[in-house]
Amino acid sequence: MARGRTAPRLVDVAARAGVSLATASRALAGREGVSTAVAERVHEVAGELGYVVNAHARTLAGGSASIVGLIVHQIDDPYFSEIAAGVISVAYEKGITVQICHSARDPENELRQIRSLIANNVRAIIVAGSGYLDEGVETAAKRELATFQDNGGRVAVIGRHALRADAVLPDNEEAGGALTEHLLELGHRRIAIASGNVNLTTVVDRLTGIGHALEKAGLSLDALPMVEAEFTRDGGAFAAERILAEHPETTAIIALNDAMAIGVLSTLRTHGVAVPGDISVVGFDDVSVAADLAPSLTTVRLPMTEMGEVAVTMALKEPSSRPRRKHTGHQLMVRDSTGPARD
Amino acid sequence: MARGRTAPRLVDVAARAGVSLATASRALAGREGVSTAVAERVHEVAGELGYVVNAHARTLAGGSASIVGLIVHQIDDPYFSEIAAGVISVAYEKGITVQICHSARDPENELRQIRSLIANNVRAIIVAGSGYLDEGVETAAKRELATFQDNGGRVAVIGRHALRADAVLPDNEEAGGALTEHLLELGHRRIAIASGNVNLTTVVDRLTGIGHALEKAGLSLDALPMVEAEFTRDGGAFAAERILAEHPETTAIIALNDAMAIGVLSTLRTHGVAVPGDISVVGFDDVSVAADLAPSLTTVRLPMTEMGEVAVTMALKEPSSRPRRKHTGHQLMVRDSTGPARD
DNA sequence: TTGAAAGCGCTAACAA
DNA sequence: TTGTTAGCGCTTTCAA
Repeated sequence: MARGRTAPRLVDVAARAGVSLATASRALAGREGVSTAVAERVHEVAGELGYVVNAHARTLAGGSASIVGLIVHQIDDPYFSEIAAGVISVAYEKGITVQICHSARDPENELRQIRSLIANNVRAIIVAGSGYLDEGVETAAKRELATFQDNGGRVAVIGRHALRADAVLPDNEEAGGALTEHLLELGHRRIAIASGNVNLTTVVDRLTGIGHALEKAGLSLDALPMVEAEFTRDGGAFAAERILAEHPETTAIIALNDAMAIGVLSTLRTHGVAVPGDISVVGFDDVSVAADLAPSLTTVRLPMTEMGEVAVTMALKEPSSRPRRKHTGHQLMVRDSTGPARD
Repeated sequence: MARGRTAPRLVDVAARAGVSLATASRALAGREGVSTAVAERVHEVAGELGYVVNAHARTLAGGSASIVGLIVHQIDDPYFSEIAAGVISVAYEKGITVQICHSARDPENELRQIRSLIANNVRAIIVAGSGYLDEGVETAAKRELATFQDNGGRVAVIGRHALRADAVLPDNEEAGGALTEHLLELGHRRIAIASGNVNLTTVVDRLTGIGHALEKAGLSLDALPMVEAEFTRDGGAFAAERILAEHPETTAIIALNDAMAIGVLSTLRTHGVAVPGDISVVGFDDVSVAADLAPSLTTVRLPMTEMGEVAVTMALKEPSSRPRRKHTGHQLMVRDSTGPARD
């Protein structure tokens, strides 16, 4: 189905250009051994006909598949959709299509998706979600990915994963430090934390950065109230409720991502708590809406779109002898949700 | 690539099970005409060998790929990422993978993407972006899609398109009416409109609904100031600047989607204009952050995720003799960005 | 530099 | 119910 006798095939291009199948193939793939004149002619004809190579035939014949799989936790989370935008745009330029899979933070699910991608012979798999500290959680997935790599597949991850693969490493620790220093400078000492699942490496790394910055100031992370909840808007709202109820002395809340921060802000507004008058709030990521919240959110920008771009780019390059590791930058975005600590 | 010389093939399974290629194929595809005993044996062997069908070979041999293509304007726009989430989740349940393409609102680009999907023999194509009023804009794409359908491909669109295909039709007109009535009830008469490109059917339909509601109140859409800008947050910000400068008497701004409304709110805040004290603001869509803005945004909810779900579901069903048309619901969400008109 | 022809792994007629 | 075989559209030796 999906195409009758109508979609132009390589033979059609070859015939119209008056060359053989082999020559047409070589010309379109930009390979050696075709005179410039002929190559030009072939491209011209291909354009006229609206010819697009059939990826299945190409892959089957031994060419490499032109698909990359992208695994995200939740595509309608801005963190991931911005990464996806980066992945898709770079892939598009290289004539590669992107298959997106939701893992919905369910390892079972993720495993099935990975298997399907591998069975579809994708060229590369990009794992965009945070890694898990408890490696048991995704052992099976890891094994499949390793085999995939052994057979020539490429893998890139975004975040810290226990996987021997090219990696884009967000400056989570540094970001945590920067944010914490900012709060400390404003005089905050009674800081509470709205945390995501501490089994996520992203969460752990951000906490580590926060901890170090606190120690430099003679404080300790362990002494701070911390509520662990879902790494989402609702998780943030929940955490803020708890913090208000159990630690009313709090003057600043660090939410471990912007989604949570949005939930925190919402809860504070509901309770009539002034931000930053009564409590300052910070997040991580700088999703695009962060600047448009009221008050606008102080956060640390991670270049999500760029992270996606870098990840695909690495995944489509020749593999290096040892995994590549690219650190992202980060940028403290001081906005209106933070101010001097109240007494 | 992605699997070396080691991956077991169907012949391997057939040989080990002592049956022919055809029988093995039939058994694994769950088709008719294989004795239960043999089928069982084949499955057993396939399991032992860890056999996974090569999707490219299967597709090339005549089956259509178990892939649906999803074309969005911009994946990191919440409107589209929520639709995508719906599409992906339903597709996943049916064992189908989703390829996402950005058109970036560029018809050229969209055409290339559509061609690529068709050449890849996808089972269905879902066009999620708004249609264009000026049909010339995407004539080529339409022709390709029509041919695709003639050859058995399935197409579903979200929004009003000049395409003979199953369609999910958002309640744009009704939504525009509901929102306008709400503002009129609050006493607003000096209403300005922050519009997206009026070449988009989504924009036109929303305006139509607004117009009808105005007429019922003895007003006319043509008499209202309207600024046409990009259908994005920045477009909204731009439109609000113009409205403030040229029509300071305005007491309410209708932004034609939430992204624009977010831009409008941001500009108003910058200018120290109170919402809703000085000016009320409304949007369309109810993207997930709308409720968390400050003030929270009055808007009309369209069930984006469900729209995505319905669109794939239709696209994966047998085609009906005449295109299916499913209207979405809509729900006025009155929040804090609207209030009584000032004098 | 170009062409002819042999598959890639699978499905689907057509035979048996 | 089972097997044989001809492709699907492309890449890639091997010859010319």
